[in-house]
Amino acid sequence: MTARHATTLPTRAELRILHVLWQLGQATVEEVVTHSHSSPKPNYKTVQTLLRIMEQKRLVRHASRGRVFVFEPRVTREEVGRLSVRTLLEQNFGGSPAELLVNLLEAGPVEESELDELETLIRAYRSQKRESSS
Amino acid sequence: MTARHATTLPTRAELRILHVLWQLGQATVEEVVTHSHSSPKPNYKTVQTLLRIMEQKRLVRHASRGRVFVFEPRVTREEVGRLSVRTLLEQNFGGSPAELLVNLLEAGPVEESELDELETLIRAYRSQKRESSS
DNA sequence: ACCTAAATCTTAGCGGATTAAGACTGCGGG
DNA sequence: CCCGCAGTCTTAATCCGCTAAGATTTAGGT
Repeated sequence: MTARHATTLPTRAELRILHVLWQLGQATVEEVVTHSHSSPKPNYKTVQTLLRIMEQKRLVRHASRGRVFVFEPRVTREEVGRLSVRTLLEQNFGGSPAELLVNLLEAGPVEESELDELETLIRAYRSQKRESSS
Repeated sequence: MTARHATTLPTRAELRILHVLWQLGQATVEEVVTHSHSSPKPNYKTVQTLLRIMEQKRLVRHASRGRVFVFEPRVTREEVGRLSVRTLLEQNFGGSPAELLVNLLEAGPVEESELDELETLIRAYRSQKRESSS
């Protein structure tokens, strides 16, 4: 499969828009504005401009529905997530996952149930890794 | 205890300088330049300017040694680490540590030994948490 | 006391992000 | 057929980060 990687890390404003698109699946400019979680709501024209730029960067694509454009993301939460984690990893923790995890744990109280989940994830990653290398 | 939190997230260029200061403990402008890991080495004047700005932001402080300034960090690796992780957590993963970990694991191949380390860290955090809540 | 190195203060250009408005274009529904 | 809405393209102002240099001051060591 090997999906093409996202090459550009979305900026903060772009990320806000992506969150809406990820949530809705697809949306018009109008819908992005109204479903925006931030206050105050971003300006229509501003969102439009950002979406145009994001389309150039291939972060989103659009299709026409009647005379309006419906935008949808071309990058997944996962792609952006991986890229931003990788960036943080290099810039702040010299590439050491353990360093990052330490700081994650200390960043805020982590629930017992979340700790379980973390361990589960690591074990799952382990076995997945073993089977793929067989 | 409650140490004062870092309020400002250092920029990339500032972070590069902080890494040098963290490594050396303290350093003059000259030393920051020569111990810089990046290539090409940053310009003396540029580093000086950045350090002045960083001092305004209270990221560093200086003392005089003879006629040169010796700079030292006012924020620890840990403070900056926690803050940047927290920021990433909120901006990209809706505050879910598990989401972040998934993306960390998928961001690049993680060694077996590192996985062990991650598990150890989680267990350590657990017991530390239990004893502090007793 | 003087020279020099390092500091200060000022300025400046480039690039990107963000925000927004104006001019205009063109399609679709009434 | 034409009005209006949503699009396009252009422009722009502001802010920040980054880089760097020039002018000037100051202080230390010989």
